[in-house]
Amino acid sequence: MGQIIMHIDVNSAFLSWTAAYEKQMGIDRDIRTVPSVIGGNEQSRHGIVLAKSTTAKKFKIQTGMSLMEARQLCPNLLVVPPNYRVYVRASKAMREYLMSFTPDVQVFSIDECFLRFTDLKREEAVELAYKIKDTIKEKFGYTVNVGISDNKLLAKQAGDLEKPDKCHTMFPDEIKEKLWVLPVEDLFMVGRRTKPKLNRWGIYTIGELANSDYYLISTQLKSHGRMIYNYAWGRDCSTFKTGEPIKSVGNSSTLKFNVCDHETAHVMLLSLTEMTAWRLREANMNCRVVSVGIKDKDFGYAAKQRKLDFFTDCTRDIYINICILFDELWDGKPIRQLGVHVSDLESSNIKQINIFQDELSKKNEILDKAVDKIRSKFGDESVIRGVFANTELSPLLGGYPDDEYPGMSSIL
DNA sequence: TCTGGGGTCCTAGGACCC
DNA sequence: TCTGGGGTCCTAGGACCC
Repeated sequence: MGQIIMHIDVNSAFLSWTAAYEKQMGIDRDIRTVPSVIGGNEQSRHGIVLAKSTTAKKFKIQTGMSLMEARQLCPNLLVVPPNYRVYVRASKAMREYLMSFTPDVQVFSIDECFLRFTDLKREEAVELAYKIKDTIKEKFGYTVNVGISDNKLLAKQAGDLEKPDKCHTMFPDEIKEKLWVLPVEDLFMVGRRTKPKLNRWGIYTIGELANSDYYLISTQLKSHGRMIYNYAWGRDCSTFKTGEPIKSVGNSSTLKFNVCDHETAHVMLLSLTEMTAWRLREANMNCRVVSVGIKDKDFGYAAKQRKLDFFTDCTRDIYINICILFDELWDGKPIRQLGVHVSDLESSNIKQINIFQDELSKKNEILDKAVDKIRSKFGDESVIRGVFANTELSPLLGGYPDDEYPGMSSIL
């Protein structure tokens, strides 16, 4: 009786969560039953498909596709805007519920988790998986897939077998029958670049990869090749990780219009830095590497990073360096997207004495903490920098800190 | 007005040191 | 004169995931 791993995956997560939320809000429709997608705002150049309903899928609509393309495939397509706060809440609620079955929960993404059990027989595991799937549906109003095996890779592959609202097993003795028959691109970590390479070598199924020339795969695809070869045999030696510290944080944003001057770019970078630094502080981390990314109007991408002489979580320290890097990197081409990232993180509990820190920087540290407190209590935009006042520019660009949201109604 | 945003991990090449 | 070799650190860039 070895360990049992389950993989829980919310079916069309953003769409399902939106539908469940609308139902709770008393909105009289179910977007799951019509051709619909969750899609960004085209006016602000965020027009892509983030999730699709089962009926939309029948029109060959795919995640990542532009909304224009999607509408060409299905003229009556219903496009619903995303609500990330709902998703963060829903994800958290599901995660907490899953913890009631086992403390060993590994969060894989906003809509996927792994569970570990050490004292279950196969039959008991399957029974429990059905219970988890059905109670989530009952309690939260959306469906999930559950994959069952004895390692994470196989559990995840099992969960992908047939959707939605299904439980599947893929134990090692089922690999030949259930895994090897699948197209090679269905294997975890075989993406759009690797698939054509494998196809060129006559490898079209996972079984063909498993029985291919290991030397060829290993020398041509290096460590990635060795990994997918082992995956094809269902071998996964990764450890089960609960509560791993984060390794980097960042925010990027496609801008409403192309930016062509330093001043506007710097303001956008401040907005991105504020969000990134806030999230860094929320995670109780300091960073030593800062990085800026620029995507130009033709989608060309470049990034520049620098290791600082000290660890910091201070908005000002990060911002100053981001601007220096940006000025060094930017070639003057109109800018479509900007990004700010920090890495080489260390817990702020082991705060080192920073001999490079000046007086202003110390004052800014205190200021950051005060601003964080006010924002947590009264909302994101309760405090904004002067440069953003009376402008159309958003004071906080990019994603969301994944904590509680003030003023939000109790949903899900 | 076709093309988002959050991450992780790996490799390669140059600088620098002994 | 024709070119050591091992190691670490740093930066750029690419592949993959959801």
